[in-house]
Amino acid sequence: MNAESEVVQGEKAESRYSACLLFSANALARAITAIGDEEFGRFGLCYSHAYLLCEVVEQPGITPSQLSETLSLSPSTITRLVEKLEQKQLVRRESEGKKTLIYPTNEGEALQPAVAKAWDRVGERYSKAIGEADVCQLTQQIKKATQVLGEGF
Amino acid sequence: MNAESEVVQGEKAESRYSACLLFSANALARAITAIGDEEFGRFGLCYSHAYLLCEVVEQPGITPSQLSETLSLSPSTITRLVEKLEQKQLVRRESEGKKTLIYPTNEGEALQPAVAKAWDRVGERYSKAIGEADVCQLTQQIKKATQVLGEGF
DNA sequence: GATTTTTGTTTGCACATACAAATATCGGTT
DNA sequence: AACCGATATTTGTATGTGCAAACAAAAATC
Repeated sequence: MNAESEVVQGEKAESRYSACLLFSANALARAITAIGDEEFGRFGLCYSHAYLLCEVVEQPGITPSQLSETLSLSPSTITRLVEKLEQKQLVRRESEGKKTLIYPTNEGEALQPAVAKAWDRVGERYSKAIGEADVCQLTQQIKKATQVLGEGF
Repeated sequence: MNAESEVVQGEKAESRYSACLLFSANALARAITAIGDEEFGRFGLCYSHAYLLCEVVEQPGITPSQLSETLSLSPSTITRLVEKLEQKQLVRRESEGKKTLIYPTNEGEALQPAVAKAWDRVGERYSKAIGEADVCQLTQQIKKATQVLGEGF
């Protein structure tokens, strides 16, 4: 009966694996995404849609591959997101050679400011919970880590 | 032509929104999950399967709700994961009243050590990339943030 | 100028995840 | 004993995401 075998059965069982970054990163992502879903849900969007729409409004004619880079999402995922947004009449596609140019519709352009405000609200909400200073530090660390992981490991 | 309109077209276009924790948390999660998928993929598992299997081996007879708590996943997701693992003959379910008890099969028990080793490898890989000290700090911060966000915001 | 290779985008398919509703069981109340 | 609210689990359905393959167009090679 050593200390190691003291497994708290039931409530608050803390697993050894939960200390892993793989687990906690995903848990954090889900927790914050929940906030985003709540804010962007009013427009029938998820956070990636919201982000994508803002990018398209800021850079009309942007291509899927550029968006893929900016949003850190696979090209196929971008295609799917654009499809959805096109279906909601917020963006339109234009073929130019092998490229595809994505433009906002009038409707999309009109909606963007509200969506941008929602981004701010999301930021305010988790800042209030986590603490402004911690958010900055955490975000910077996360971005750095992501970047390092991205460039071959 | 003020500095603000200096938008770098194409490569390394840094969006204002990418500074958002919502975005970067998801990006990090995807990046690390990619490592996990690579390691656990050898067993035909994803990281949640791997985590779940280890928990079941360590606590035979654990219930879905306990797993839901430990893995921070919804009960329905747990059901689906268990289904998959059951299909792969790694765990089995036993009904006891309104509860469901989950046990590892012999096969599952036999596989667990290899899976646990894969967890270690995942940890080593991102530690090497990010730096051991930074990983510890980052993980702690992330866990704290997640916890705070979890308890009502 | 024709063929090969590379690049950009889109599909087919699969999967993890969650919400809402359905189902089943337990613990009380009357 | 019969009902009722609470709890545990499972299904129906939908969504974001990615891999591998298909496709299209451009660029490079011969």
